[in-house]
Amino acid sequence: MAPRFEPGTIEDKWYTFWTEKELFKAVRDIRKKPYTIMMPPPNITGVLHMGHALNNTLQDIMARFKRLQGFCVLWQPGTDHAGIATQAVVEKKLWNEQKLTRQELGREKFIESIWAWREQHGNFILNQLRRLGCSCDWTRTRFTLDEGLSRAVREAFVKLFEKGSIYRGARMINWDCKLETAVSDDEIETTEVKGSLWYIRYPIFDTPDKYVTVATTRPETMFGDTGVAVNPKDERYSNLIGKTLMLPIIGRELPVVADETVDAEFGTGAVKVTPGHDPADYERGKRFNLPIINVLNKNGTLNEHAGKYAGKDRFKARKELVEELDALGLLERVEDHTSSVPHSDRSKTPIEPIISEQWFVKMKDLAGPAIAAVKPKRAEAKSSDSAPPEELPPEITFVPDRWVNTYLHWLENVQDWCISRQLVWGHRIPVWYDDDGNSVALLEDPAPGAKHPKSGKALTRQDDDVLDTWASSWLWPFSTLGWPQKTADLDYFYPTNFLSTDRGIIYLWVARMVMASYEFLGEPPFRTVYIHATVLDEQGRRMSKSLGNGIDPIEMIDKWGVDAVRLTLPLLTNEGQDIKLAPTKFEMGRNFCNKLWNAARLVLGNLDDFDAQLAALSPEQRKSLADGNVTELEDCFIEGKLTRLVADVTDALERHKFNDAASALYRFTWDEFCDWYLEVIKPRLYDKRDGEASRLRVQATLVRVLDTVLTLFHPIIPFITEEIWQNLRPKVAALHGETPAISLALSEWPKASGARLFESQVERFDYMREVTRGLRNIRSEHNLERKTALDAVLRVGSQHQLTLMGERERAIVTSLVNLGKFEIGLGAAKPSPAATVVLGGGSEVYVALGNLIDYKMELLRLDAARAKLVEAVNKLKLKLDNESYVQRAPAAVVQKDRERLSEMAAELDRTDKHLAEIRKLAK
RNA sequence: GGGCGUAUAGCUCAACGGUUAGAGCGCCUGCCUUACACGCAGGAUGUUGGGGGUUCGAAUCCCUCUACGCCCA
Repeated sequence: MAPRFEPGTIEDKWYTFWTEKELFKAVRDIRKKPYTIMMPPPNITGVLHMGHALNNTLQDIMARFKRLQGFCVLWQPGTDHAGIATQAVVEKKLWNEQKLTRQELGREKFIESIWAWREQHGNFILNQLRRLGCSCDWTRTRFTLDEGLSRAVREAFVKLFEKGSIYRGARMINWDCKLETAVSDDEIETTEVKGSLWYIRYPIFDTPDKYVTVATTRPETMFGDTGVAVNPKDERYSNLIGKTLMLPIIGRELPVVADETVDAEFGTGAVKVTPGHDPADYERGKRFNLPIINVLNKNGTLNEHAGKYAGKDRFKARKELVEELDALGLLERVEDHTSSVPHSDRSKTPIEPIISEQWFVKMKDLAGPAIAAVKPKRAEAKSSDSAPPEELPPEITFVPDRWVNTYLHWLENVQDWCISRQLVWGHRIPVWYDDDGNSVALLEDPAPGAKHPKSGKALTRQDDDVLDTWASSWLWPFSTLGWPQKTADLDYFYPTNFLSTDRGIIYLWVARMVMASYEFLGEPPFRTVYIHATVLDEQGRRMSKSLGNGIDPIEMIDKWGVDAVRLTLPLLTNEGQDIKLAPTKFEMGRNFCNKLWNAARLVLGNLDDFDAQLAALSPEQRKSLADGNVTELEDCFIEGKLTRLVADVTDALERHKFNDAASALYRFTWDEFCDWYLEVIKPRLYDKRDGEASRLRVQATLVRVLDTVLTLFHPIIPFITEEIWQNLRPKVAALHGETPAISLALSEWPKASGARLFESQVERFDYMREVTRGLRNIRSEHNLERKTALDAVLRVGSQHQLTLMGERERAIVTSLVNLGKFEIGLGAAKPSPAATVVLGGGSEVYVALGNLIDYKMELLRLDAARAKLVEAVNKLKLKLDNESYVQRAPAAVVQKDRERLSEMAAELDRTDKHLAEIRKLAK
């Protein structure tokens, strides 16, 4: 094994091994419990970013953990066709390469070219996920435009259509003037734009020399004005309510209406009402019965309602219109103004709210079960007793639970869902019309000459539009398992267990999946919704293309190794808190991997004779070793700590506390195993200090502990653990006398046995560590070279401590600190002159220094220790002097504090004594 | 405007009403001790954002102020 862990040399090897051996394949097995995770399907135009890396690392941790626990794990991968994003990419390519628009190419040809593009680029991000080590069942990879998934979309549409839950109507939607389609809220980014606020005079109809001034950020929409609104409490305008104004240039009559939602502080307090082009005005228009006038063409030019501005682009028209108004004396003033303008994510152009005929899904009814799903359930009241009904946990739980609020807020105020898009890349709406415009939704394309079931007239054309991409992804958890067919997969793997996703799509995706699942299957799509952290840059800003502050996960994997990346991410964040990330942070993970690697090198480098030694044992003796029946102090200590670790990591992962799991493993491996256990056993291992049999017991313990740690760590850092484990595998086989699994990924998750906590040995070991640290402190502070053996004295504070410090402990301390003479006793005498460390429980350690003693240093050390003690003692005294504390606090707490006080007061006394002595000697 | 979140060591974060508030990075001292210098040993570092309250006891619970972030309108 190389002295440094070289991640690049093993990653491909093991990923290929795992997939060739089909370890991630989810094969239904009725003897096993299923565990299912649906990967949020990334966009086929997407490139892996840190959010994906984190999200998929967490999913992989759960998948691998559950697989090790013996579950039949399905981690379902796939991609989303991302209608508008993909179409925009290919349209742009078409223009750049052939100077063709999609209209010029024609619908069929254009769709073909998108498919061609997707064949080439559509799996890019999935391959990046392989690089990350994701243990998905790739044989099941699905795409939202697959035949099966398209079938599901069609089934869902027709079902809702026939139920009357889908309707066509004119409503306000977001319009992208460049791509000429409706877009959903999530495809919009609101950005602050520096613009102007124009103050325009609207003459009063019967007294044209007087006027009302309105302020607007979009003057060109005035052609669609059908009223002016003021706040009813605004006294400046109370005499105008009910009067009529005249729209400049056009001459349209505009009633002045009183509406409470008008902000009297904004502009002049009088606002133009444009129901056709502003969501708030749309509502106002409805309240006051104002006409709706659409002034825009689909491409963002003004239409015939704009008079001579018809045909001009809206921004050009705005400029000319303002000039004209100015010339007419109707422009009162212009102010600089910053406003939030919605922009299309894809075309980067300003979104125009317009009234448009679209298909909508009624959401109210669908929302009901989705709301109930996250609320505690009432248990069925038992008929006999009158106890209040027990509350059962909700069917779906959010982690962290506060995200329920976001989910509920949206569902409780849900608006109908605009599902039609004027695109060609997507699921074509399965609606056909007859010549009278009667529509019908069909599961199968109509045969030529087919008639409308009600009108009896021939169906002559299909709706041109396609469905919003979410209309397929909301079915993802069950469409991937074969729905609408009743498949065995659906029966076995559904509902799924764990969904991990970004907070940004809680309602766009998560809530809709829940609605769809209850609507079409009558059960929840998943049990746990985990909302992962958002990855920010070092300064706490979102990573974005425009800022250029993104950190490329693949680059990080190349630089630090995939395990380092996978370990660092969970180490960096606690549940629900965002991660501030910088490329150098991965150093922590990289260093740890190297540490683990080298610990394994030490172990594996000292097992050459292991098999032979084992072979000489009786089966009973071998089994005893394999079961970890240890007796030596440090072996018991590490086994006891390992038992704790197994329990902690299991519990943490069950509760999706990834940070707890990762840091417990990090701590154990570095602080307990490497720093103490490995150091302590070196003489037994290298020098056979305690004989062959003892060496064999160490070897067995090393194999057991390393095997267990590798298993526990495998979900987080699968590559390095597999590499080490494969090296260890023959030794595991020899120890247990059976053939282990072919891969660590198929190993068995360890169980913690309460009988193996070794509490008394852990106590002894801890006391030994305290003594060791005290002596090391003296050595270091007095600049005593490691080479020189020191003569030390341990004066224990009690009979109990004396029993903690047996021959073995003495030997360990002697070797770790490099001691010469080491006297231990209840009343052991302090050498003079000596350096002293006062320990807890009445213990003191002394190092005889003779003329090596540095009095100044010794005074400084003791003084510093004294200062800390004084502070602590004072704090405790104050607390215990408080009568109500003594009376009201639990007796055990008070008792504990009393003991601590008396102990620390004693430590302080002794420290003072030593200080006085040193002062005397120093003279 | 409404909602949610955050403020703890120089930096990034733990500590979930009860030990002298911890860790990683950084910093200081000494070490190439044959697993690891991507390391070892030792050390320094805090009015827990301000103010008020609840409590025997608050970094932790409540109120308020300040600053920052996210979501919704």
